[in-house]
Amino acid sequence: MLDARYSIRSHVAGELRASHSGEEVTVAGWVHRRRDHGGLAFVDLRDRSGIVQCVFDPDESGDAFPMASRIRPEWVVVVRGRVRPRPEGTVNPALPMGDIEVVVTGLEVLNEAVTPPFEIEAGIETDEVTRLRYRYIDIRRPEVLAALTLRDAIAQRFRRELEDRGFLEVETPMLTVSTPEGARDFLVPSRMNPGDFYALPQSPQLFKQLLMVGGIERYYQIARCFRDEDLRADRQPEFTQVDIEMSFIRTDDILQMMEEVMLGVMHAAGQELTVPLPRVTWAEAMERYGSDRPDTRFGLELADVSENFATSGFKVFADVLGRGGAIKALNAKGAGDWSRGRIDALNDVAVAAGAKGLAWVAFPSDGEVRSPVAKFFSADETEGLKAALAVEPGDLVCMVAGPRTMTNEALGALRLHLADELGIERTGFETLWVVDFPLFTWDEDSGTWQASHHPFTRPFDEHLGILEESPGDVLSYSYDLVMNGLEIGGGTLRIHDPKVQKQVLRVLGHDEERASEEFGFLLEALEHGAPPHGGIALGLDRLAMLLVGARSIRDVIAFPKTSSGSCPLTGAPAGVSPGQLKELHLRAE
RNA sequence: GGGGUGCUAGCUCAGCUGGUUAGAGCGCCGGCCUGUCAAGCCGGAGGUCGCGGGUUCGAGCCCCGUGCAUCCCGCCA
Repeated sequence: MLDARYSIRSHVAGELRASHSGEEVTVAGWVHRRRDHGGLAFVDLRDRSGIVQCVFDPDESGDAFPMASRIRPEWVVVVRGRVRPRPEGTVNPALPMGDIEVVVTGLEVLNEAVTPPFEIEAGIETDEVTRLRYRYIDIRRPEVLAALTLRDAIAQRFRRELEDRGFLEVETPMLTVSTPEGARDFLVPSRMNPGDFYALPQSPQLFKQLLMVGGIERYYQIARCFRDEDLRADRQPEFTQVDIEMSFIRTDDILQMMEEVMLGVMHAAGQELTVPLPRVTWAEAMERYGSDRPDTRFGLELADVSENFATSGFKVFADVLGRGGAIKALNAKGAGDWSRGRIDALNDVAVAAGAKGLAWVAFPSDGEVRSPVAKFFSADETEGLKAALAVEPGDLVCMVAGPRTMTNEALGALRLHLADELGIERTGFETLWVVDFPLFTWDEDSGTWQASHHPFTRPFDEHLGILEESPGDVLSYSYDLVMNGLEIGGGTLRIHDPKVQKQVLRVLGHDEERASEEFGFLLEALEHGAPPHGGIALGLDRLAMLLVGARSIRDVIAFPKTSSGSCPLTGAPAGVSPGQLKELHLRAE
């Protein structure tokens, strides 16, 4: 909370109340608005704490009175005056300081200001480039101030909760080494080592593991991370993680610890959280919601109807089942009367998400079944489908057949689309853990196994035996914190046995030599007495975005970049002088 | 890399099937005004219609190209 200490003022605007009546005060801030009646003028003075009405009255304001007509919005002023209750009939109950005003006895202009490019007001929808170009003006607007304030409350609460639990905040390097996996790195050329580059960290992952080997045991950091990938509403090239790592833990330990921390953080943001949080395995999340970060604020769950069509004469379904695939369905309640065009749009969504196509059966409220595929179903199959999905008149059954994961993902995308189309309310906060992710994911393009999370994720102990024979079946000690369908955090237990670490790297296609070249320092560290450890990283920006109710992560970052990674305020990124390039041993293309 | 949407006054927007002087609200400037609080009333200034090319007697509007923004897909361990 802003207060008047250590400043030229006696009070801040937002603290003045009727109880200050009669006091001589000095306030300072920006001219918010001016209402000049000629013989009497009102000036709203704004500082970070709020707004107070100042009255220029010829009988009371003396030499300061003529100033009222000179000053302009956003000028910076100091006002001396006397607090008094507003005259009867002029109280404004809509404003926090609506029952008092400051009668001006002196005014000093500290700085004039040009007319701002847009108004300092809540609820205006100015083009984002303009807002970012003049971000220092934008920050004066109440929404931006509120977002930054809430973000601060969240960050402070994280610190407090973690400090209370014995965590040590340790800073890790921003100039580090490029590692092969993951996102594209931002590179920084080294002047002193021609041709060599630092990389900005994608996360402090390796360092926090080294800290565990170093015996820190409980580490956290509110850390800036950098990834040079294309941006989205919830992705910036630099973003902030609440990065956490602990030694001598099991999965339950960190999940419980995080639930307690999150309880406090949500509270600081004025929200409730019920713990323990639900835990859903990755497999279950995929089966029920078609997503590894399900939005559980609404139903529309997927059903497996493979059994129902086990002996189906419908060739498409039979082929899929024959190849070990699945037939999944969801019931879009209330879409049974939709036009053909509207249903075709659903098909497009499913296809865009990987499905070969969407098989649908509409059950209009007036009875007659509409469907391009139902004619291939037996009566039993149609009845079974209705039973499985609790179909009522007015419903639309959407089906996708294919390899299981792709089918789930396609229906998962359709599920989210339908939630919007059907106007399903999504309010409040639904938070859960998604746990037990597969250790590896098969990458069709490269024909290799990729780490689902990162290459240091610890496989289930009971799966160590099948690590190399059957990588696709290996699960990992992993957990994502999901809120309202957004992944706001994720973590894993780490491999602390160098032999296991090498095995995993081998599955990922890194032979001994390459592994030691790329992660040698970590493998070496693991040989020097590494405790079992694990951790989590939370996306502070995303969490703040959710809790602020913002649509974009940019709204909770003081100086964000546009979607092409540029900063309209500073002009970054920008060219540099030939001399700078030469010094860095670089040539621009 | 691909797709959608947008770009007209400082800001937010309107501008019909192409038609002669491109509009509104807010803001800004000036004047009047002693109880407003989005003050009010009167007057005024302010435009490379994102940029380049083309079609046309004529382009803010149609065509081609391009830039920027934004949302999404790919990408983001």
